[in-house]
Amino acid sequence: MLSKKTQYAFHALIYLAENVDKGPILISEIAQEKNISIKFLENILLELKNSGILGSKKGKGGGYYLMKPPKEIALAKIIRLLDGPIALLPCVSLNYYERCENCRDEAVCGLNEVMGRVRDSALKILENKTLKDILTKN
Amino acid sequence: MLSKKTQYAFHALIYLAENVDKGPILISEIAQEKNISIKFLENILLELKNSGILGSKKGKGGGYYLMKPPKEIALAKIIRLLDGPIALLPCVSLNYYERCENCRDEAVCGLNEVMGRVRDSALKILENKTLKDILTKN
DNA sequence: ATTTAGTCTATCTTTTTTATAGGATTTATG
DNA sequence: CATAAATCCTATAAAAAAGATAGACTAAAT
Repeated sequence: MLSKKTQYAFHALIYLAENVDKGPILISEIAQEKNISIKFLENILLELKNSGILGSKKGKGGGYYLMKPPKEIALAKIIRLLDGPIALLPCVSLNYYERCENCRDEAVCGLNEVMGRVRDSALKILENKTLKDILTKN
Repeated sequence: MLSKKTQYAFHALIYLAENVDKGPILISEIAQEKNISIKFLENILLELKNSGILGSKKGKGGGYYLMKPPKEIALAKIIRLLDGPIALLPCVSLNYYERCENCRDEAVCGLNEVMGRVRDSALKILENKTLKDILTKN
């Protein structure tokens, strides 16, 4: 399961995407609309900003906004950023690979092979679907 | 990612499946062969036994054994048993569903829809692949 | 009776997750 | 330039989960 952090991030990003035309959006507004703890959300948005997904403006009239159009932000990127590996096992992770401690040879491990396929099928969706694809409004 | 518990369970089950013909297998043997803490493994095998996946025999000549042929034990079952939901979000889980706290209507939520597809693609593999499919020996 | 091996439950430690606090910094504007 | 508004940043706390260990109990074989 995705962590609350990542779930909140998705909902916040959706809100930002649905309001791209309104300039910077307040953390407090997102928190209220999406029912998220404001202080927790603050940290999440900051992290997204430091990763280049979001931009921000301080002071009056400030807030957060998307740095790229929604259609260019893949869901996989958000998950990896906040949650880490998408794969079910370290030994099949593309971005967070770790050697298997329990089997002799990954190359001939059936578990490794099947979990690799699960990863591929998930990535096929998560790498191609973007923020744009999960919006309610168009 | 799957927990260590579930990862260990898979490796133990593989070992049991590869030695079905040898009668009950000792916890200590599995622990040694698969490089798993024996006491931790003890708890895991007990849980698998209490769920009907494994059987056991006490005393000399005792140990654990599979209750069903490897081809009848789906990978999804093991994961759900020890790790819980396979879905990435509570609101798309078939077995551990929880209502989404952050969106107005799941029926029109794009995130819900995409994550439902990710779940389906994972289940298509995990429900159909069995212990038999992940063995090294045939 | 003794040894062997699983059963059961409790506890402990560590890590991760979730959340909160509060001062620092930047910006708009009157 | 003072003030208010908003994000920035770091620390910490609280709770939950994960990972691991301990030890007494029960059942079976010989």
